[in-house]
Amino acid sequence: MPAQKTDLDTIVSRAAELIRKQGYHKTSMAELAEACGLLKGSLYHYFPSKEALAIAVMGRVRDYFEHEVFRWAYADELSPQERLDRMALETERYFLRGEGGCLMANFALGTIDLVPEFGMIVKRYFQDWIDALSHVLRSKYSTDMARQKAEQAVAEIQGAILLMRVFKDAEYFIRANRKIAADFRGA
Amino acid sequence: MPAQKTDLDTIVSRAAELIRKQGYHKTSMAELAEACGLLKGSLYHYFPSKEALAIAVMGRVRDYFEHEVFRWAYADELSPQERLDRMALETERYFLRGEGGCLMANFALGTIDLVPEFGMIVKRYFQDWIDALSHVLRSKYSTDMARQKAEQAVAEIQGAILLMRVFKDAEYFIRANRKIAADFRGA
Amino acid sequence: MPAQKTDLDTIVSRAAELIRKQGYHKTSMAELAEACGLLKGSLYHYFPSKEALAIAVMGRVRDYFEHEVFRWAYADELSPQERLDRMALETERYFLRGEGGCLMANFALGTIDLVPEFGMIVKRYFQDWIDALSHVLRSKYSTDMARQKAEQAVAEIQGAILLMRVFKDAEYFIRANRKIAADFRGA
Amino acid sequence: MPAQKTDLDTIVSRAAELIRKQGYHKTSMAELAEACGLLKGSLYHYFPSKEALAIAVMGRVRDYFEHEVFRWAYADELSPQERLDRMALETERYFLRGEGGCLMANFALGTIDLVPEFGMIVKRYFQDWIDALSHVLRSKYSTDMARQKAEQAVAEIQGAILLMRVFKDAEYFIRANRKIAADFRGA
DNA sequence: GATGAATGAGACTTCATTCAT
DNA sequence: GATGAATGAAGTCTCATTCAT
Repeated sequence: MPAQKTDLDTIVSRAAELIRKQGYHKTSMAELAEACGLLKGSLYHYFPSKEALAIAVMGRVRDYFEHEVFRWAYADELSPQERLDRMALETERYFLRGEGGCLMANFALGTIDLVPEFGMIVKRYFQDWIDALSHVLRSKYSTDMARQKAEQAVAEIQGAILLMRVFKDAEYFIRANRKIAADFRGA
Repeated sequence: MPAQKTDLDTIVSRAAELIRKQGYHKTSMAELAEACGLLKGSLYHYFPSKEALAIAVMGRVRDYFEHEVFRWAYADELSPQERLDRMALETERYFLRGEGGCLMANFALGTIDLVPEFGMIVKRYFQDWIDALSHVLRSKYSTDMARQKAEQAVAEIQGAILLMRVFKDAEYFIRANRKIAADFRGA
Repeated sequence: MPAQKTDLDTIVSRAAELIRKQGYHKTSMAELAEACGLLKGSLYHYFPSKEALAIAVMGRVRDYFEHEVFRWAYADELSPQERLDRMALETERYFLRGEGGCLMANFALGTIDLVPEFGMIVKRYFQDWIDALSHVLRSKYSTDMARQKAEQAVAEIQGAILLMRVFKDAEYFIRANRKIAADFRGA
Repeated sequence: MPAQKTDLDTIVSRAAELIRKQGYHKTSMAELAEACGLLKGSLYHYFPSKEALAIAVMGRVRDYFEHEVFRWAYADELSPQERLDRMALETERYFLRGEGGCLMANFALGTIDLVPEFGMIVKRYFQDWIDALSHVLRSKYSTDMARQKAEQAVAEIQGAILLMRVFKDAEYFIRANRKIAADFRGA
């Protein structure tokens, strides 16, 4: 990605990595700090609480998807097919990087009923994803059908990310991720 | 504080409920004990550790699916279509009960790299699910195609369970869950 | 005092001592625990928080004054003069025990705007004190005058406790404490 | 007050306000800095430690009372009655300003056994107060009686400041504060 | 002189676990 | 078998203080 590695940016980035791998509750501020080369209490110069750090982390992931993945759905200069291909490519680039599954899914399962703001962010992330796919699919399907196919696609990708972690085999994800674009081409 | 049946089965059942809702790391032994009408230390008469209790909980879920869901895939007296229908029905019965998503998925995301045995159990659970669907689908598709469709189905159901939690709308799950049987009927 | 030395009772008692000497904010749970022969976290078996412990401590002081000091104001079998004498005696017995000034005054200065419940308890303590003195003084003075003299007496005693600490000389307190009874006798 | 707004003077002034309200232990250097429009570390350009700042704060209060309150006790151009009246007036002016009680009493209760120098300053403050009143009262009473009345007056005023905070009613203080001068006039 | 990052000790609190009763 | 007291490690967070810039 672009982005100058501000200190704060590095922290968020490292934190994202760790939380993605271990989950929010299993990752301690001490671990987070250590991953940034800081001591336990030093993180609090950047974020007033673990929650605040988590929100920054989620915001970062959201921004990434917005700017690097979802936006291709609205790229007027590309054909619908190219848009789907590009989205799949960028999605792949993200989820095959490092270990750990989908950070947003992690938050969804572990914290959604705990911290309302977390729930909001997670919801928006998935909504944006569905909206993006839906937007492209509307070039070929009815609004309802497009939305339904988009939802199915997101669900299948997320489930496949889970299976990828469980079986430690990226194929599950790769196949699911490419399916929408392939179906679109084929249909 | 219903301090009645504190048999081992009740404990495991109550623990399963709680962990499904809150996740392994967020659920304390004290909470678990309280949910069973016991006091903090008393759980240790049944299980030597939190891990052991978790393993029992996972085993219980596994048994449930084995006996109530997956086994229909091998019910010789039913047609393939009936088998898929029955599996979908039972799957629905389980996941629409109470709140919380899929306990196994929770463990997958939160503990898989932490406690090897947890990983094994989760893996077997999903493998059995895929195997069961796969077994039925082989009546119509090639071995490879059957397996692939089974994997897709499990992925989509799991992803839909996630969306169900995120959007607090059971429709995502219901639609995904019924899809394999519907496709089978239609194809 | 009487009271069986329940463990819990001992804890509250030791905590009261320490907080009276050091103040709420300067006294840590570790110190408190150590004074009880416990470890840091063990206090939490008895009280869910430092605040809860503090409330118990304040409640204990309040009970003590209610039963050992203030109640003499309402002892029908005694003459007004005897009541005042008795109150002064018991007040002395309390404040000359150990070091540290008035626990309630400590809370008043350090926490009153911080924890609403603390403020309530402190307020009631001083109100009860004023009411008790007031009740006796009404045998000789008008209601208004009695109340005013009672307020003055409590103020002077509290101020004298302060001076006792500052100058490390109990005379300040002793003289102030005996004054109401002496004035009553003399007037 | 006059006081040129030296930066350092402002700092001490703001710090005094805050510590008076919250107490020494509850007030952090960060809060203190913020109240001065500075950042955390910048306070250390003015004072090498929190203790040093506290000593400056106490010194300032002491100076204030010396020059604005106590000195009237030694104002040869005034009658004893006028001196007492003036002292009461100035005392009132100070304690009715802002919230919070008597900063010196706060230190007395929270830090007296912690930082010896704090204890010394507090002791001198109250000694000076008693001396000042005592000096005026000697015009009418014996040395011993004057001192005793002075001590009583200071105690009652301090106690009344406490009640003022507890009951959030300035009347307690106002009445106590005016009493010496009134008694002097009446006697 | 001012800043803000960094520190390390220590605050309150939680928790899995043990054990005497 | 059940209890509840006790533990000790670990977790989140605060704070006085230092220091390079």
